[in-house]
Amino acid sequence: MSVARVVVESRLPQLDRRFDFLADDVAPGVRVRVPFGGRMLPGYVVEVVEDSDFAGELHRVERVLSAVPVLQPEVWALVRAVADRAAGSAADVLRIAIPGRQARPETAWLKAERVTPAPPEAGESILPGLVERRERIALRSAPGVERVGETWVGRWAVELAGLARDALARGEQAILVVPDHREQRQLVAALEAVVGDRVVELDARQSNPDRYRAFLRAIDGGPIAIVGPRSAVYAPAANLGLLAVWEDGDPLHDEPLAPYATTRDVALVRQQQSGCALVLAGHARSTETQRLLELGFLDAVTRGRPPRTLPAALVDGPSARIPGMAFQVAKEAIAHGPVLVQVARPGHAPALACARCGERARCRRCSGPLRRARAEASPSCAWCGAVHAAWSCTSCGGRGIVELGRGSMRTADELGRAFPNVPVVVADGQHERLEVDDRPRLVVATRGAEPIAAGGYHAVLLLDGERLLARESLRVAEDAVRAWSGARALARDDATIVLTGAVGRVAAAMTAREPAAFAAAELADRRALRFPPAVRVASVVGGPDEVERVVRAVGEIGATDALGPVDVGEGAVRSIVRFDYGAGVDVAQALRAEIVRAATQSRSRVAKGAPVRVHVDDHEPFEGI
DNA sequence: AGCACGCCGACT
DNA sequence: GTCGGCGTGCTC
Repeated sequence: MSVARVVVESRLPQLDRRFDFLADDVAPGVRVRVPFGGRMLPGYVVEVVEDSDFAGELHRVERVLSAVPVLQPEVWALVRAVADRAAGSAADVLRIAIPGRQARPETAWLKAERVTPAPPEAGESILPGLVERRERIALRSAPGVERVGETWVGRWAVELAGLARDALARGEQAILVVPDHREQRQLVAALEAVVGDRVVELDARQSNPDRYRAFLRAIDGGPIAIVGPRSAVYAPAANLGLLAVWEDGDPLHDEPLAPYATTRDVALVRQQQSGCALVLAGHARSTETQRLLELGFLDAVTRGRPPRTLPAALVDGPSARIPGMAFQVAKEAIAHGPVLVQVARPGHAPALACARCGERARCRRCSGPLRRARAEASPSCAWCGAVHAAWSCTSCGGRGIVELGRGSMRTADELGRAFPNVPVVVADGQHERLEVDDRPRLVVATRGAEPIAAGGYHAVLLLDGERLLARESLRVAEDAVRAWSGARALARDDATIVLTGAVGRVAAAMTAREPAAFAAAELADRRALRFPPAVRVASVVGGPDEVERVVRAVGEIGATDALGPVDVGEGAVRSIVRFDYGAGVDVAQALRAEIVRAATQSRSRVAKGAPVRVHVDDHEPFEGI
């Protein structure tokens, strides 16, 4: 009988450590059920040893829930490190890292014999030696689109697929993490062209059995490329040659579940642990990546050149939606093929106001802002969806409404009138459209929803720059540059891009020959303000006394300072702790200790207020509203 | 979380 | 005398 070291699946912070159990015939990584404090808890065997250092009497593992070693040692090390860094529980990270067991695919997998695919043939690499030398780079990918078999994909996907092939040819795995399924689709197409069926998609959109099947294939190992959204960064890959993250600044890489670790941070931990090559790729560069470059942790690699980009005057006249120059560019391009028009908001009118007093039109039920989804539609609430057929102003009682701004639908209507005989299609959250052919048409899309055009767009109009930049957030400029760069990358090499409503540094980032200056300037600003990513932050939310206590405990470390507390309603306050990267380990440890203390010592009836919640690297307080 | 253990107030 | 409130600590 040997000793199984088990991490139990419990959200209780005080149980986030290993417990020893007796077992015969359990392998590390299997899921088990153990008797724990008078009941049964599921958990994972993280290690099997001969003897326990526990002084008390060991219980026996009740049963093995799945014989598949779903938690590989290197993934366990990663999960532990990510949880520690974020002052969170390993169990929370495990829930993200390991898909739920599915009996049917598991039985089939256990019965089938293991076949490891042969490595693909090595091809000509765009960055020879990168994988072999385990280099770490910030890659500015080549703009433009390419045809892969029947589909058109971004050139970036072809480049990343080539790097993955370099790893697979060495018999190693590659993990490629993308913001969402739109990029995943392109990357998979590009990968299949160079590595055939050695591609595993780990996608939350798959059915549970499909997802588990894919996960089991990853466990099989061998030269495979694993592609998926943020959770794929935890994929089992014992022989990892390359870890690539596409557009690490995209908010879709931020995990919404505790402990909220973002793909880039997990990738950095994993790279340190496995020593694989690391590629943070994008058309734009995040300030976090810029910081890593300036530290010398990453090397910069730039591929290709973006098409000619012209800044347009804000407006030609008071009513002109599209500046004359942009109009001219579109008119010339549309004769030859599709033209992309990127707008800020979906629907017809993104905002409405009272015609009499000018007050913003608000929902009578929830006071959310009203908007108009279609030209003749009744106003509807952006928050609760309530339709207000007979609206009257809450402040003056007026019944007339004026429309503020133009969404994708209204822009499409107006362009349709300006360009008679040219088809107009809309692509936004409501109207998903992944691709269009190479015939002349106007494609009006919100950012991130742009279809790929066969052969690339002949022109791209980036409208609503002022709208995109009006948001009050630390990251507006960065987000806007990423959105524009992404849309621009869908154009042909010889296309013209017109950017409206952007001035100064942001406009220069798009039009200058050296776009790297933008990320450097953004980072310099954050340094001056002591804002992330120049420093790290953690938010602490809870009752005033508890928050104060946590902030004081962290303050004792030094190299930290605190902002707040500010009232966040329902008797809770929020403080922001700022700390240098060098203090990260100590701060996380102190926060964790306080979380454990709060969970165990403040259970008395009187002291039971709102529980303390800690969010390490919480950027939300800096987003404004 | 649940459950046991342990220490002070009103009860058959 | 003890039944049971709840604060405290532990869970291999």
